[in-house]
Amino acid sequence: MSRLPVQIRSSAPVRSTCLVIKDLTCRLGNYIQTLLGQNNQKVMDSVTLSVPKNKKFGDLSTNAAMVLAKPLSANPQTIAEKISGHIDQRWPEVCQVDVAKPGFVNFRLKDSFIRQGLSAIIAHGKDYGKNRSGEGKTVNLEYVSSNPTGHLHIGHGRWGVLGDVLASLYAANGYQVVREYYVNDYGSQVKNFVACAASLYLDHFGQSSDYPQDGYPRQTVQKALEAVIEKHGDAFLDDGRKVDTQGLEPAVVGAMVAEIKKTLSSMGVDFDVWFKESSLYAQNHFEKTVQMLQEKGLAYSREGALWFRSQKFGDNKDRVIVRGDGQPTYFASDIMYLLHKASRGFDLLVYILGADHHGYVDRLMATSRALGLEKTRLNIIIGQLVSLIKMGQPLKMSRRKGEIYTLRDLVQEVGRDAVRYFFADSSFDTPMDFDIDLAKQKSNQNPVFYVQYVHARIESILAKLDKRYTLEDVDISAVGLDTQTEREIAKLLLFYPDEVYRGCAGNAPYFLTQYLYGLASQFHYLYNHYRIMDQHAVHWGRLGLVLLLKQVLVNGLGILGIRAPRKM
RNA sequence: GCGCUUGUAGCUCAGCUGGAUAGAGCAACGGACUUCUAAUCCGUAGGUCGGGGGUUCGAAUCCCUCCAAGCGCGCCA
Repeated sequence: MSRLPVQIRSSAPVRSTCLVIKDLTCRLGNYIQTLLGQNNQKVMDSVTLSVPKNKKFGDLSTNAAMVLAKPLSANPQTIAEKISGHIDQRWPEVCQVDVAKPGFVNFRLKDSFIRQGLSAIIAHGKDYGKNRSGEGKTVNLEYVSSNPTGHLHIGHGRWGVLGDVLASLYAANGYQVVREYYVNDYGSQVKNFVACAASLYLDHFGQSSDYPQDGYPRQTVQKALEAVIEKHGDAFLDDGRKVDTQGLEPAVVGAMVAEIKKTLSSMGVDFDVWFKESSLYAQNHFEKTVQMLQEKGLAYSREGALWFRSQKFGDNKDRVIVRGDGQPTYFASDIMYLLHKASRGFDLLVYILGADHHGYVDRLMATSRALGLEKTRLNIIIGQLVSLIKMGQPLKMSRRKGEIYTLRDLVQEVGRDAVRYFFADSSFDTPMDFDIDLAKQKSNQNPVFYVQYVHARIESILAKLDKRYTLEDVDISAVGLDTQTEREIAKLLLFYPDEVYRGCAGNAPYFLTQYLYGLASQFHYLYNHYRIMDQHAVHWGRLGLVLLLKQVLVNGLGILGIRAPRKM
């Protein structure tokens, strides 16, 4: 199989920041292993070390004693005492270890340890938060992949943002990342679209023609055609009467793809690879693949068609790959595409599919199994759909008439930052309502502005000082942790790298928006209750903390692809 | 009919590899601008976690069942 010239985005050598929570969890795990004596993965997986919801339970907390109660057949309280003693003696970064009611072990981090952790922000700057957990691994993320026969709808925007942010998260975790868009430029839908375009093309040059009965909305086709005519004129008109569809097809499809690319780019969603389905059919790939499948006993003939044995590998039925008329089905392309991706050597293949395609999961997984790919290599994410709310009412759209509120309309109306924030702020499997009026509001109702406003406020303070202070001016030993607010902020900054890790591991970009919202909330509180500077003096400890916060905010917004404005 | 996803405050959603009093934001109500941007902050109120069973020290979380919503079940892509 031929290889496409795939550029893997080269990133600067990853500077690794230590993950506090992950590191401590790992250490706790080692100790528990010695208590257990034998390997018990189920127990180990249930042990958590996390930030307790209630502040009075300290900085971090573990449920280990309660999980161990059964396998050790001992009182959780007793085990908790034992764990507590161990942590107290052996963990230098910790102080005030307590045991609480059922068997929680709670403890506090030493201020000196927090300060030491914060110094990593100064050392790593814009790389603070990155880690090496994915070093040496490559990941391919494919998302959006909308057919070039229509405009992008709101749902595509959601997949676009989720895919893009997830890709950035993978990159921040040390993976080499390829962002890929699969262009369905092959098959009957495309032919149909081109037939529509050909009809309008004739119209344009004064020939009468019949528009296909079940054709695409004229408006959509017209738009793509205009771009073609502007560029090529009547070049696809033979003898002034007949359309050269061979030539028109790539031009029209190209125009549609260009339009799609432009829309996505306007919301900061850019791809490394635009993979054409048609390229899978070059150089007899299709015939060779079919032959290979038959040789391996994965395909058989029945009723004039060629079937893939997907049921044997977990699908609920076998699927046709070659139709009775000899034409390959869309699924045939899927198989070849999966093979192609695998042959490019990616360690991880992430597919983001819309909920309207979830029927594909089983056959895709079945294909992966049939072709012998490792189970963990394929990660299929199903994203639920988006409905629009305007003036408190759902926006009804008729796609047939072409009167739909497209993604382009949304980006234009709401703006790139708000669109990205809103889409990133929900988990994949929750059907989402997008409230257009809310996203447009420049007020306290809008979380995007709330977070961005932090940056503007900090910039405003910095502008008032005698010189442009940067991270290099921060004296870590002076950074204030005296008030509870300052200490909370410091801890949040310390845990940021853990958040980047978790967001990636859980395929959950919304961890980041939530984290940043929490950070913003702490900052606004600080800002309203404590002075960072006044006419007489600067509170250097606080200014230092604020400079550190600014860096983390910028890094987090960077992963989300949202701007950090200096003025608002 | 079968499958996937969802049902948590008036609204939008976290929490769902079982853990401490179920959390945020918006909306509502009451406060804070001579002071680094009030696009902010503080306070109050708001819940039979869709219903019902079960599993156990403990269930929003796991299992069963019922109800409701969205999507999907082509030799279309």
